[in-house]
Amino acid sequence: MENTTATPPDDHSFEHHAFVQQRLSAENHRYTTGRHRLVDALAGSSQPLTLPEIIEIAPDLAASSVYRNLEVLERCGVVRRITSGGGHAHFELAEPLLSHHHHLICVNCGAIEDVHLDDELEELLDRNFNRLATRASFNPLHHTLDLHGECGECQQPA
Amino acid sequence: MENTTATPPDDHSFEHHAFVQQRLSAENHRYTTGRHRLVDALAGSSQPLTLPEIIEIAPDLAASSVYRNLEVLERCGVVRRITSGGGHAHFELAEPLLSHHHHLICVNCGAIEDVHLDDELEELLDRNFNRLATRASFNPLHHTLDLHGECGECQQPA
DNA sequence: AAGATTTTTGATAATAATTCTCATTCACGC
DNA sequence: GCGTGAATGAGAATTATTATCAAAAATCTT
Repeated sequence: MENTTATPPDDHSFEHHAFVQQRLSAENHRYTTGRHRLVDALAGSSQPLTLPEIIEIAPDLAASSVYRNLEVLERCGVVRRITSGGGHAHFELAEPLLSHHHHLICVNCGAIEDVHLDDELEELLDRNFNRLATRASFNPLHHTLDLHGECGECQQPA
Repeated sequence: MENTTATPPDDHSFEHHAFVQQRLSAENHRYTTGRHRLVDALAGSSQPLTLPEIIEIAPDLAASSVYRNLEVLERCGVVRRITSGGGHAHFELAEPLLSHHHHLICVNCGAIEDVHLDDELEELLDRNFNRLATRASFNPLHHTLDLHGECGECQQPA
């Protein structure tokens, strides 16, 4: 829980914050301390986080404010919401801040792990999606490509 | 809303019902009238349905029973739940009953449309997923590949 | 086919995640 | 440094879903 060798938690978060700042002010919103802390919490985790997890990381944030800010940040294209059913939704930084990736979602414990696909495959997918969308006069914003199954932990011999 | 030319609602639902019957009894569950009606409602729609939509189609089904049965049918591999965030979850028949497909999900009105991808592309995807999953000692059960964006309806000039 | 047994039903209560409310506080332009 | 509108936070309100449990319906037994 402690870290004597002062690893800065904001490694390359300057870029993040500049970007978020810009996105927020573009819609006349303020980049307040609370929002800053929220972005830090999300940036500091390698997995998408639930609200309780965010609060655990930053215990002085108010739940209601976090929810409100997640919504604001989502609308500004800074945060992405992952709703895999069941309990809490998960939240992660959106695409320009986090590289494009997909998820392994455990149907049992709900844990989410990030995975990447081949760039070629992604391009192929995109081309197909665009074709489909055009045909259906649908304006695609993003896609979810998640694998549902049992994580290593939950596969113990029953 | 009316249909004078008596289109049978149970076109090829015999196969459906045989399959559901089998899946249910395999887990010592009964294929009751209510469950039958629920499967009919799902089979009769070209889109995944929410609970209110199901009740509207089959108004004499009790909400609590429908929820319970959707859960049972989901666990038996007959029904699939789609949680795209926001309001109600959507439900559709699961893979062996409905051919493998994906969704166009409108981020504005929540409408869901079914789309299909190339078989080749699907195979390519599966191969990549299996590789990923194995590497992460993850046991894949199914995947979701949904496109989020604006449907035709919601693209009207603002 | 009647009775015994077990599952299912359905009305309602309970839960749980998220959103709303609104007085107080803060951020940012002047 | 001040004023103004946006943001905060504690709690209430909302909403989708799940749990409860006596009554009804399926299935099994003889």
